[in-house]
Amino acid sequence: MPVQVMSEGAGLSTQVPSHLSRIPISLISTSTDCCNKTVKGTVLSKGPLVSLAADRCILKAVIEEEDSQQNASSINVVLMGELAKDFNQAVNQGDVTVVSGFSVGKSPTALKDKFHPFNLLLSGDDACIYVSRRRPPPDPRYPLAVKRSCDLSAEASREKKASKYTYVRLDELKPKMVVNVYGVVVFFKQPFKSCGTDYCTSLKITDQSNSMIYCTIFKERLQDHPEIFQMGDIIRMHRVKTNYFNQSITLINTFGFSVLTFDGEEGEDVVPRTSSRSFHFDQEDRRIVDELRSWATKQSIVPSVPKIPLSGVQPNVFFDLTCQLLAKAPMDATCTLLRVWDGTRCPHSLVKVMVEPAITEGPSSFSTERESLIANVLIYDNHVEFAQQLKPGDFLRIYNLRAFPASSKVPELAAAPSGGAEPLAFQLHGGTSYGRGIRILPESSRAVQDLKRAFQALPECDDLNDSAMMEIWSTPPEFPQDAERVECCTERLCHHDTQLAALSELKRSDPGRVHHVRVQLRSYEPRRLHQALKLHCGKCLSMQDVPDDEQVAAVFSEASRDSGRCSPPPWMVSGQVGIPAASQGSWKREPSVHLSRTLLCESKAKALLFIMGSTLEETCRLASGYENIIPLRSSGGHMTLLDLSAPFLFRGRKRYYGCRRCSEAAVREPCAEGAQQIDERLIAEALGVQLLKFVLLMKLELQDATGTLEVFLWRDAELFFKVSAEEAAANQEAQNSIRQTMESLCPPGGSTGERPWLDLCLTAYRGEDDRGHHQTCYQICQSTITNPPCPQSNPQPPGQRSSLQHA
DNA sequence: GCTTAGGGTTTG
Repeated sequence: MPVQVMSEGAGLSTQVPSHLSRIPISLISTSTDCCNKTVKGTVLSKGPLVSLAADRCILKAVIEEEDSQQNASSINVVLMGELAKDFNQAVNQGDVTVVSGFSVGKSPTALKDKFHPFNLLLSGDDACIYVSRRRPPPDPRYPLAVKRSCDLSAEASREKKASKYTYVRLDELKPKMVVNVYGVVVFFKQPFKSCGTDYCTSLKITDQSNSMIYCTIFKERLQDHPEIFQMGDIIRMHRVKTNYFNQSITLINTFGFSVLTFDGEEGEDVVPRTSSRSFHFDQEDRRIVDELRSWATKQSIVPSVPKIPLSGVQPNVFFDLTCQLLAKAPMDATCTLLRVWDGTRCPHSLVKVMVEPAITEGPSSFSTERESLIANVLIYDNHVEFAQQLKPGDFLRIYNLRAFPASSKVPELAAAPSGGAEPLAFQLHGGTSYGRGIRILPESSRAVQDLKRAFQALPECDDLNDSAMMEIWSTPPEFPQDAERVECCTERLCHHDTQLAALSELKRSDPGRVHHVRVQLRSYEPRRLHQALKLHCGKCLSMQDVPDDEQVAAVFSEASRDSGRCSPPPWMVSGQVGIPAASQGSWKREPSVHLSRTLLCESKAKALLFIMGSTLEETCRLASGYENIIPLRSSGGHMTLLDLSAPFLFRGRKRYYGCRRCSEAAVREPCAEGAQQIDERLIAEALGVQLLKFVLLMKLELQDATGTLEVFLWRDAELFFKVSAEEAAANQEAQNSIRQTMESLCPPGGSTGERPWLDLCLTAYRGEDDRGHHQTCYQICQSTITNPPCPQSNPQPPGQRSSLQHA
């Protein structure tokens, strides 16, 4: 066993085999004789387990020599294969390790991480790691972690399981660590678009050590950001790295980052907020949250943000407003109006903003009574984009909203028309200073529950005529149903006698049914369309990615290395083909080629060519001159097909693959007698290859007024796009057509309002997720785009012909 | 395994 964990508290020195001798990290170099040597160190950080290929794993860790406290030296350790997996399972930050059976390599990250110029490489049978779990007497560098693990040991004796994670107290952070931390949020900004590829969340946290630590989270997807609702929330972050900036330690997310947040209110349930499908959370986490809550409450370290309802607003106050969106309308490119309420009445009259009903989303008018409770909020600049995504009915918190006395701009308004106090407008200024931003609050949140109670407590005002409110609160139909009014850019080709259903309704019904929906496309995956192309086996039903050229070229290159002689079967006529050199000075190569004698006699010399010893690039160049090209290799004196991870057949620009599991491939002469043409089916059958079919597989997120739903587009994807997957694999125009379709359904950067409506037929069926759990899946079927974008025809590049010389 | 930001003296 490559990773050996020592019994609790046992000294490592007594358990490491005696023939091994220890060398200090500082003496490691590529000239070190590593035989029977060990290196000892404390695990400073442990990277995530990364899978490189099917069963190849790699994990990087940093260990620090523990004897030289004054002048600690750290070195990167790279673990491969099973060892990496075992290490990932068995070893934690702070554990002491003795490493043996390593080799020394140059550290490619030395300049950046300032660790040792070399690293230790551990792979294969010789590599071994002896581990001693952290135990008292405490290492002064991990006081909190040790304390917690001591506390745990009492629980562990009951549960027989220690917590998987250790958390570093914020005053214990040192540069260049990857750590897990807990903290109380004392400042935050909602995620905003960075100038790079990601959204950025800025926050500042603290804990019982009173250290204030600034954190930055970069994540491409909004749902991967921490769900912070207010200061005082508690955050747990896994795998953040420390960095030194402006004379203080900062934290930034790193690979494998995950985050949970909790309400910071003492006495509230401890419910983790996260979009992660799985996360570790146990009694220990509950305890840490409780401790932080009661500490923060006693200290009152959390800056008090005025929680002002509309009834408490004063002119020129900046505050966070928790409210419900009733309607919205774009004012201009840099300003959007949100009409919101929180069930309380503002003592000041609220400024009216005139908006055309046609551009209003949600009701354009309300009863007089209701109208008097509605605040008009003007959202500026960078917040407009987010505001565009909001839907009437959403519950919001608007951070750093300003109550603005309208009289300062329009003096005649100072004479208040009603109520006495001067009228107020509300503004959310551009930028992210002071945490300015908007967040949608989930229905389950305490704040939304409170709001709903406030709404229910309102006296019934003449709501019977208030069709506006009905629109907000009513059950479906809440989607456009009138075919005259709404133009859809897809149509259903099925003949089901089914009414349109809202997504929320559909989610409540059982699998095995067909549904008709009218929806918009909210997002889709993959964004890179070539990743949507898959190879599907009709026999074993497996699905695989289409190998890229680099992978295929490697198979060709590997095949041509085996130059052993082999005799072609009697039905072949052999020769050489001269392939023009790709560049000047490069060798003109002459791979051997073979034709079917039968086809040659039938004057069908161009119909089929077997080729051996060519590169991928050469094969492609030849493909324009022959209908079918089958690459071969020599193996043990026989001709065989190449490994089936490469195409077994080239037809013009099209490539065909076989299933590795289901094929029983051998080089045989195809029988073309009576066949219309020699195509991929005929050849696959002759060669014993189970032909893989190109398919398109995408995941679409649909939305209507009642919610969102993830559906697959697969079996009927070709019908949907009016493009065959095989064409898409071979030609750019077909790919362009699919891309244009997706972009027209979901314009990049476009708002909900700009997205066309789609009429779709969905089937609901029982499927399994990655872990084998049953869940209801949805697939788009028998639906098609009605006006596909015009493909731009590109002229085919002229083919390069090669001369064939018969032997 | 690159980059992004790095609170803040707001104001249409």
